[in-house]
Amino acid sequence: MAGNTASKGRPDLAAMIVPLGRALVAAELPVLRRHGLAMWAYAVLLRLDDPPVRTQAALARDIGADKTRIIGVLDDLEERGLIRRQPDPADRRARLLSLTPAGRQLRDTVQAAIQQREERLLARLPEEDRRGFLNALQALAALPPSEISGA
Amino acid sequence: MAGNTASKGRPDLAAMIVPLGRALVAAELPVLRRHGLAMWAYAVLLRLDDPPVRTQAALARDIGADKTRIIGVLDDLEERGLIRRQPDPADRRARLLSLTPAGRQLRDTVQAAIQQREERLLARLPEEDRRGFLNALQALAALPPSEISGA
DNA sequence: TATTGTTATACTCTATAACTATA
DNA sequence: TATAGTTATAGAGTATAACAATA
Repeated sequence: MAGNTASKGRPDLAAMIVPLGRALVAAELPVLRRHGLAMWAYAVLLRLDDPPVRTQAALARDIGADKTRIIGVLDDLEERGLIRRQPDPADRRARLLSLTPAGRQLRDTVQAAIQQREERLLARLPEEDRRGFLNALQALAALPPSEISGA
Repeated sequence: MAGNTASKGRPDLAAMIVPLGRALVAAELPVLRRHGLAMWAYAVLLRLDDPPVRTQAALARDIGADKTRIIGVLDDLEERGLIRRQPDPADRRARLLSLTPAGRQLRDTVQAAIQQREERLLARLPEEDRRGFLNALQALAALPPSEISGA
């Protein structure tokens, strides 16, 4: 019940969404730690899907991080055999990033556990609200951030 | 389009909500700066509604901040005549916090500008998704964070 | 002894700048 | 000259610890 107007109107979207995001992240952390993953490491595993990412900078941008910040994360994931960093034959400056089978398996395991918790939360919502919520969320998440920030 | 599974399933809620929250905050910042407000200052103005808050610590907890962190924020808001900090006669340790008329007016002005931008974003959604989205969001935002984190 | 508000300190996270190797 | 990746440094944000006043 934070950030509400006196009695009319609705709370700001951000005032509802940001705390909700914080709580969801807090819910994920124990699951991630159980699998030895930090939040950024999990974000990397999520992003590194079948089509290999072309550069580390692009990966960083996609997950909302800084290119300098994910280097340690990538080092760790590579050492643990969860991702591959192959030099791009076409441009030897770049590193092609991809999941190893072990990385994909870990990602699927962790994601299943996380989404299972999320489903318990969603189950509290009326069916039609839940459907609209997920539809809207996926639509908004698909927008480039600049469109939301109102470039 | 971040954090999606290969083809089946949906992205994690957190993977959609957190970036969305970041983008919404980024959209607010120019509006806030135009009115000389930092993000935490705005959060304080939002929380300080008609029933005065009993302690600074409670206020901090409500807006997801640390009690030590909002002190400077409160100092600034008080100096600018936007809030009052009155010693509680019943417990002279505590300070009763409330909005001044100027504070309420600024809050309303800023909130109107922010929600106007948000409405433009929501207008992109189909009517039924938008309704479900807002219903679900308000329901989830009303839950105590511990219920979401799955205490 | 516990709590409110405060200050000072330490720590984490994040961004900036500078370097290398390729192009 | 520009870019990918890397490293080192500096800055912002945040939490922790310690204090005085009151209960």
